[in-house]
Amino acid sequence: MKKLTLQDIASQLNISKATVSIVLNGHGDEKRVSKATQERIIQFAREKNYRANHLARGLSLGRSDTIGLIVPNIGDIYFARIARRIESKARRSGYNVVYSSSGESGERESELIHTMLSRGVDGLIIASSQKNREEILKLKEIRFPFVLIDRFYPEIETNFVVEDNKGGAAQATKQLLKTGRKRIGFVTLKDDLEVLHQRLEGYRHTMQQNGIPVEDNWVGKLDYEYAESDMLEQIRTLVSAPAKLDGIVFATHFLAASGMRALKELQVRIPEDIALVSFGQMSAFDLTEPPVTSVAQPLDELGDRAVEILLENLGGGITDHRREILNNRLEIRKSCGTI
Amino acid sequence: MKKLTLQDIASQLNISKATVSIVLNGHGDEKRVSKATQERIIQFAREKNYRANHLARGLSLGRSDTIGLIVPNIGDIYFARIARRIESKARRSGYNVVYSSSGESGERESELIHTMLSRGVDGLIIASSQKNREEILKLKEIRFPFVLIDRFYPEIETNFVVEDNKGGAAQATKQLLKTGRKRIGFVTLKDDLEVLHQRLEGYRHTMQQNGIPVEDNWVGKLDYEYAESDMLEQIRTLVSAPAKLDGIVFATHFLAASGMRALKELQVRIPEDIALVSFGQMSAFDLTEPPVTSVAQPLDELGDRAVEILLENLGGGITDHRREILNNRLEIRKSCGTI
DNA sequence: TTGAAAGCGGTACCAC
DNA sequence: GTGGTACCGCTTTCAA
Repeated sequence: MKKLTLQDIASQLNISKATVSIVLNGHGDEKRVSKATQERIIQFAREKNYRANHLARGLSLGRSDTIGLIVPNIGDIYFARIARRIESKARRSGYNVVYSSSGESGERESELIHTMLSRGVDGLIIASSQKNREEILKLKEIRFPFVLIDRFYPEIETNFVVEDNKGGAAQATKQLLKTGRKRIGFVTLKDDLEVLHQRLEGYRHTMQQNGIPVEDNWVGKLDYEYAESDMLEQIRTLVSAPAKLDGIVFATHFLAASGMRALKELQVRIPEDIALVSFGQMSAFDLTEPPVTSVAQPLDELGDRAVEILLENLGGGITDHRREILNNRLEIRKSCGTI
Repeated sequence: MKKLTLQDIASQLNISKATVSIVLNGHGDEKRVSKATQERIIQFAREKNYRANHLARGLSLGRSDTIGLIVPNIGDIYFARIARRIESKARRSGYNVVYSSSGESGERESELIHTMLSRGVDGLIIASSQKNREEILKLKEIRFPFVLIDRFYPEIETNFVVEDNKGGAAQATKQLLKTGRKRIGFVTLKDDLEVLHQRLEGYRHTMQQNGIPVEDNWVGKLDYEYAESDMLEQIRTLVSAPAKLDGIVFATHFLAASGMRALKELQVRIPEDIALVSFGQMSAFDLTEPPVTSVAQPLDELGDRAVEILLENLGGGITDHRREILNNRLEIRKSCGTI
């Protein structure tokens, strides 16, 4: 069963490819193809279950009604959720979405961008590894429509939709301060990611504002591919002298989860001995013991806005960049202690 | 900045498209293109950062080195993880992966299959909505390479890689029996999904084997889009007379999570009043109170095998179908009670 | 109202 | 060794 082509239809109906194409693309009336011919074509196509070849169509049109989405890791629930949202939203505007993971590698990200371009995507939504400045600049230079999400390059003028990392971390820190903690630490990754810097900055800034000098040993940094044992070590250091923290803000949901594991293993009581807040959520954070206070990230809004902005750009004509910073909301539960 | 094409290179170097194509595809030596020419071409291409157009290439070749992945919902951590695994694995064999969510809709799934085909993917991995028998049959008929994962059509002969749903549910049920429970119920979705049927069957069978007749009101079924309040109602019914269960097996990880929420709200003690086991995991199930006993699904293996089988098929020549059922492992924690 | 033909960017066969 | 060219399947302009 060979795929049916336009030419096949044309031959079998004894009309030209051109007419068939016009009719099947809904331009029949406007191009004054006779009702009868239109009817025959449509009927035949439906009957034979004709499907246009996207490859050929894209090649000819230079357009594919497809947008590409590149994320660091689709296996991370955060990006998976955003991806899903983007997909539904885009679909409602008639766009398909193809996604891929860069694995936090700048090189891979660059490769993916090229693959997607050469596949003829009309636009790109990228949660960048931030190790790929060159390629982003190039995209900008050729005026290819794209929107950065979650991660962006502060010094490059682009469209972006991000959350208020600094503000979120500030909220988290303030909450711990409110419950009477003073020796509050921050656990993050060593990675050079702007979002992490900003979260750290939000924490530092808040501490400073409240007259508490943050000591170097209050901030723990782990490798991206840390083992649970690394976390255990880190936590052990943070809870014992000289740091002797009484509160911790975790920079990501998975850091918070493994941090809790470590705390439990060390038999540190939460929130009595150590209060904690997670930046980012996990679906069971309300079921843990204690339930985890977390900074809820505006996933849906982020996905929606990214698509909206991209579509604006695809429409063409837009020249200035959209730079949106979405608020996140603190979900207060028991882990941060009570006021 | 217009995209550089093969023809551009050819013109600027005063040689033919054909030669450029040959060289850039690494067939220079075999086609006896002079070293000098090869050098010039490669040099030039690198300098100008030439990237072949995948669309054109695919159209011409009828091959794209891409495999398509269709899942019900990429926002579900289960599928997101599998997707990630499939992506890495495929990549190592030189394949790109494009994925999309069907949203459990047979129609959408069918659409996606067609889109992917017309985009020239070389093969397909599908976690089917199971509302799309027709399309799957058609794929089979045209001998298009594909592998079903997680969900399959028992009566259609295809490649598939699934987990042992019946066995997993049996393990879960046995564990509850071991801890002395007798009135064990099962909470699942109304959806007509083979995996769910099999899990239910595994539970029923085990109960029967142990001489405990399962009463109708021991099995709760929720709509796919259930609200937390529906779950609450369901649980309330199951724990009170006449059912008065002392153990529950939840058919999916998210059912287990919201089931726990409901139990907590109803102030039912776990595992004292109700012991529970979840089919499927969530990343924080070890941090909940109590930690949740769950059937660990072989995500990685499933993804890996799917890719391996698909690649075998792409190689061609394979005619008989691979039907693999992977074992899952019970992770015992406190929620199922102690022996 | 319809058809012929060029072109999108590659690949590959066949001459020279 | 290298070049010409047909073709992949579709869109679109122009002519009839």
